[in-house]
Amino acid sequence: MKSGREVVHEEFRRFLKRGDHRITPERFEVLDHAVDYEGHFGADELYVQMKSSHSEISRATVYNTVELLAQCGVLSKRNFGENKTRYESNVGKTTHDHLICTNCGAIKEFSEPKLQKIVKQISKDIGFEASGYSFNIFGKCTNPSCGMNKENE
Amino acid sequence: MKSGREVVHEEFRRFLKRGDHRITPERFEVLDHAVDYEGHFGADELYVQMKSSHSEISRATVYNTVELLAQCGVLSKRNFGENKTRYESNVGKTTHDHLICTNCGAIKEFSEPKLQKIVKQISKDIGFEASGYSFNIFGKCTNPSCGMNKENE
DNA sequence: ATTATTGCAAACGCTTTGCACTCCC
DNA sequence: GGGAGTGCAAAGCGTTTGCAATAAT
Repeated sequence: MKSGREVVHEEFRRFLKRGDHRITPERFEVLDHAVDYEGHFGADELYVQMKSSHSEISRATVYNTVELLAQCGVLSKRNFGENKTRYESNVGKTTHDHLICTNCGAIKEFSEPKLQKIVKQISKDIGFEASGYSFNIFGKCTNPSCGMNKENE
Repeated sequence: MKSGREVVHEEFRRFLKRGDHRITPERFEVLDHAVDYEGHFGADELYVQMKSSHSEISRATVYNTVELLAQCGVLSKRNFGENKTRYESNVGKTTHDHLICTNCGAIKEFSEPKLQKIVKQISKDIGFEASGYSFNIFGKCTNPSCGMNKENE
């Protein structure tokens, strides 16, 4: 039986061949660090994390590769309104969207199957081939420790 | 009877007083240019446009003011996944979201009242005071001229 | 008078680019 | 061998910041 790691490698390899991209060790090294990363990360954060684990991959390659991984479907590309691109591993996860606390920065996930249907319906109505969507809810979380820091300032 | 312009000025003035912000001519100059701007704009684009119409307002003030206008509700703050903040006048418009063509950059609008209900329901379920949401559909528009440029490259 | 606001320029953070070198195909 | 991919450093872009001058309260 194949490990999850092997399955993802295979998936990425097939994606690369399909698109006439070359199979390089650098790309798989980025893949491994990306799927191991806990939570959401920016390309630069991943680069820094890799560097600190003594990886030699360059910043440019990390940026290029996470983009390929997003196209491939291994990663999701997100934007939480902070003017930076964030990624998140899809391995072992189901479709979900996010609630973002504008007070403490906490991010919670939720699933809402209706959204897919809405996307389909609207695309059909308007004349649009949808390839994806992004849905974020902004607000204040009810976590008792939310905003603590601010109140003490 | 009051003109639309006067109404918005009044609205902004009330907002400023309520929040203990000062009433300055610069803020109203930015307001005027912002609501006159056709379509979506970045703070910097607005600054450049103002500069070219011989306005003397500084970049910093434009950035500060569009943020206040968004808080006030005169503008909507958007993010179409390009790592830059975009604004859009709400004057004379109803709630809507966007379809973004990843091929030619076209942006179409749609209204879907179900989204508000979904936001409420999810916030209630998860324990979250929602203040807003962002919903974008990405894909390819069926405009016959879409992607023309690319195909000729 | 007090202090928020302004203008300017410099710095910032994330991302992209140009170019020479490398190594996958 | 040809050309995509890599590494590096520099540049790019939107945005924020520090500070002295200005003006609203």
